[in-house]
Amino acid sequence: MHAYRTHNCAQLSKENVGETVRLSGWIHRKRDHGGVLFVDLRDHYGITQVVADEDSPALEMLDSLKLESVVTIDGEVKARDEAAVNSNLPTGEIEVFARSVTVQSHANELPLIVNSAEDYPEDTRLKYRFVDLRRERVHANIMLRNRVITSLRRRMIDQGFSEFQTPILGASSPEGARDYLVPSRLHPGKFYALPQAPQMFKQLLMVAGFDRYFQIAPCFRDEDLRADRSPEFYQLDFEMSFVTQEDVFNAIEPVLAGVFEEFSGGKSVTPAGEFPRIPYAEAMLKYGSDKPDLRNPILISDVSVHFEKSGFGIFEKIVGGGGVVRAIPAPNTNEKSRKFFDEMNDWARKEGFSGLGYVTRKQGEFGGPIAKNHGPENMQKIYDELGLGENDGLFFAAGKEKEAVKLAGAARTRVGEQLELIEPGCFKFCWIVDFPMFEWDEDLKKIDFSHNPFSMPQGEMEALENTDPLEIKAWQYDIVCNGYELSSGAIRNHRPDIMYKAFEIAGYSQEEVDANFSGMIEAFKLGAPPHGGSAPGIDRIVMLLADEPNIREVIAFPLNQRAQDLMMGAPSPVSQRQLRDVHIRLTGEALETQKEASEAEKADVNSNASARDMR
RNA sequence: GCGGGUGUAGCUCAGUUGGUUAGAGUGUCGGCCUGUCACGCCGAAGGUCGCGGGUUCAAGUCCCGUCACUCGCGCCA
Repeated sequence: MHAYRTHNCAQLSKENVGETVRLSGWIHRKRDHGGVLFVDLRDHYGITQVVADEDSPALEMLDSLKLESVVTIDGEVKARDEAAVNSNLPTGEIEVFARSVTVQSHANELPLIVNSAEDYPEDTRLKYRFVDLRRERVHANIMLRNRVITSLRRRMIDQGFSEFQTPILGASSPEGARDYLVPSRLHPGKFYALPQAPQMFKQLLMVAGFDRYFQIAPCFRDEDLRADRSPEFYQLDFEMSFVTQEDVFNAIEPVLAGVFEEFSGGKSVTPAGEFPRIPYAEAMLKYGSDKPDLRNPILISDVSVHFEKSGFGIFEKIVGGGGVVRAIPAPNTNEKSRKFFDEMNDWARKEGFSGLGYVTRKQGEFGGPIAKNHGPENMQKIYDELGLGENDGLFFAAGKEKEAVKLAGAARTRVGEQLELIEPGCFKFCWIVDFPMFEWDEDLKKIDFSHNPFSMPQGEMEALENTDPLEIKAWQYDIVCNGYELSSGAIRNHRPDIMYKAFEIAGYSQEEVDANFSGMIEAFKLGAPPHGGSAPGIDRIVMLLADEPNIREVIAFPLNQRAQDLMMGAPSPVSQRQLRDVHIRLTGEALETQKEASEAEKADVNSNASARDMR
């Protein structure tokens, strides 16, 4: 017989009745009825009920063991009485009568309870993550993650992509997010950077002629965190040669739609080939965001023109000063009290906006100060234009375009949530396309790249030379699902001449480009194929599929919100010697931290020494 | 860096207008119970009300400061 088990804890059924078996696992739960003891034995696969009574030599030992102790049980499979069958359990038709028990590991009192769905403080959960991970929900999330990654990998390989690894120790780059830095021992004063994404390398793989690359790539960004943002995360990084934007879409839509259909648990998914494409400008207008949640049916409209001349002076002034007025419908709000509308305004102020105006409408009757001043006939014109009915309210976001867009987008989300208009049970994908290549930087009073400087401008050199830079679009695209940005990608600029020109428009000389991006520019001078790709975020995909609001729920060992590993104690002070090796001397606050740590260490060594002396 | 929320037993939370010995559930420990499956019943232990200061005859409760956690903004693809 195997040392630990003949079956796992999900395997036994009526067919096994009468067999002598050996099971190993954790003591999940105990029910002590005096003369008879039930033990739920749990492993990765499931739960089997073990029973011991006064005829069992195992009773006393099982009785004394704490929950989460690890045991091996030898026993006999017995059928349960009809009345004792547990239909909630796959193994519920049988139980194992314990003949003997071997304790593999005693558990002390637990910092959190495995057999309960109760919420625990995150620091407790993360400090004892190995216990937390035993709990059903987190265990299932991590297994889902595994299956999603396996599926993604298979789907990519099936499409002819090859998986390669790229360096983790790389060069720091000036733009983008802050890098995690690694000091060099061999090169005093120099640093490696952990990759924010394998961007350069995947492009170089295309230059190297590999045609279709992908990787489940670890990425690192030293920025502040959010519920959907971790400092280290994984992307399905891919790149393709000799492709147009359309080819990239056709390659990745079936992968994402496929994996979502496979794991959505019955929720509907936008079919591959049918992801709507929404130009950036349209997204900002209609949804007030470049990552719109299409489950929300509300559409924003620009109504500035209606307020050029209006009895409502504030809006007239805003529009006259070059600002805009955006309207956010609140359908069927005739029954809503004034409190509902006022609270929306309060919320907007709390979010730092100047306020959210509104018009109420009840059985055709307009209400509220804006309607009163603007006049019912003029309001009717707006309602006709927007196709609104006699019981639809309307919110207004007014101000400078950038502010108004942001407020309108946030209000659209909030109205959708408050009125419960968000369509449940679906994953709605879309592409955001036609990102502007450049934008006006108000602080620096100059034109700058609006997103990625290495994207190919639409119209290429011709456009750069003959079009207003602020009108030029890039071959750049994001995939958005239910309001989450899942990936961003682009057709890359592989032409040095176009690259120099684009940088020139943003105010950088050829010398500056050469100095900062020499590796890539050089490569493009030695025969580069047109290429493009994208990089869907795997953690966010799993988060959506697991219906978890927080990315840390789908990462086995996540850092906390302050980028600390509470279990292993990272980041941690290091010894003087290690610092000398990498040519680093600490100052100020950092020096204090280091001193405290080394004193604590000394005290520890001393106490160990005195403990030895005691013996 | 900024704003919101939270902080009371190991854990989840209640605690009225400032008023006597700060409660419940759960977990832990002890006892009872031979068919439970979130077993049940009885009992016990367990508290610097985040921390510091203030107002008051009296502070978990009011005020000021501070720290921690968390969500968001800034930042970040």
